Amino acid sequence: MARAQQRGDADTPTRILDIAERLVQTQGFNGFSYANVASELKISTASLHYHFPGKAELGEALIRRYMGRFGDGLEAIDQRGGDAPAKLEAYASMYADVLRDGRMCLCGMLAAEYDTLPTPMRDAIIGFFDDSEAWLTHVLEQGQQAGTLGLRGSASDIAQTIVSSLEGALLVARPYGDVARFEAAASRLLTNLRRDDHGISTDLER
Amino acid sequence: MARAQQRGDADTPTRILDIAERLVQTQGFNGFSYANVASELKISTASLHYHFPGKAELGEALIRRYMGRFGDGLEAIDQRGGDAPAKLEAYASMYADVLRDGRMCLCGMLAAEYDTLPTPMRDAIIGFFDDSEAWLTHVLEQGQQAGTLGLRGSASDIAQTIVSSLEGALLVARPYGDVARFEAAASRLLTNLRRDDHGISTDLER
DNA sequence: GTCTATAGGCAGATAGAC
DNA sequence: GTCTATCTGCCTATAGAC
Repeated sequence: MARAQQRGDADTPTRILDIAERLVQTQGFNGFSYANVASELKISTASLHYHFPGKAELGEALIRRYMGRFGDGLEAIDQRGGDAPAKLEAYASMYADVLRDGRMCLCGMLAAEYDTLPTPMRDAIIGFFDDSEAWLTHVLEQGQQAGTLGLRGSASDIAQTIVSSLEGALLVARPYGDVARFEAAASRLLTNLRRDDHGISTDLER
Repeated sequence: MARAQQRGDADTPTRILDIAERLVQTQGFNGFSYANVASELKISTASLHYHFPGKAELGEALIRRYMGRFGDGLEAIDQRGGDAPAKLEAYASMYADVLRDGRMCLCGMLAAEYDTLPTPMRDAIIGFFDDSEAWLTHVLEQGQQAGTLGLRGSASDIAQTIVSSLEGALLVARPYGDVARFEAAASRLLTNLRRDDHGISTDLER
């Protein structure tokens, strides 16, 4: 999820997106400016406007790219194979990677600022959560059929819970600067979904 | 948690805090301005500076008051009596009340903007989460002793999970404008903590 | 594609009258 | 306590040269 990123050898739009993405994930959409991006890229703000006419368009492009990469990550998990618990763990570790970089999930950050954002950005944020939940729902259903997961409630309800729990774990762990805090919450979440998760796994965890 | 608030008959500092609080909870600390508060209160920004010398001090006062009210809420839950599951449910419903008002938890919102905030505000935010977790830890230990809760893992670890899960449920449910979404996540969380929560309660939920 | 220059607005904040 | 007036700085954005 961080390929040719921040290497300085990419084209200008990509480099703008890289810098802006990091700034939004750490400072929020209302907490960064074109000037911040411009000074880091050693370019003028006018040039920024050439590539992205306004902050709103830049924001849309950020979400679009983020969703694309996130979707690629989910696809990679699917192609890697493995059972549902393994897929869920891989999903959670995508979030952990973000936190390890000192960042919030882009769409989690934007969700906080939702009320202040232009409509196209709002719609894209909702789309991100919907997509995540759709993928999770599918994985959960697979796990239930295979007997590797013991679900209480509908798969889509649990998918919602997973997304919001991981977003919240990121949100709270970040001020503490504590990745372990996130990982504890994530592992507890997954443990609760495993079939026969009471008794044995309890003793392992305390 | 919303007593004489927004009634217009309070003193000026209180009215300033009321308006600023709502703005921060809906638009973020970087998404509101003294001018916003001033125009709503029909007062000049200069007068605002008389009561709160700067935005940083206003922010600190907001967190201090919010923590005080939150602490009062927790105390009220304790005095009301009831077993641990009931207390946890009451705790979650404090969050639901916030969302019903179209708001994010003040400290959850500020947690997103953490990197951009002055040190005193940062410390206060951490304090809020620490206090919440301390209270929850106590309730969880009570529940375990009484046998009303069946905990997997340490009480303080689970307290962390509860706080972050509820914050995340608020964060994600708010863009959807969907309180039911929050309540589903909250009830699932509590169900997982109940003793013998598998089997019977499962059937009730689906 | 990038620049300089600049517009026009809004931010947080202060001085000083009342 | 509240006001008007004002400051300085930063913001997003545009015009037009190169």
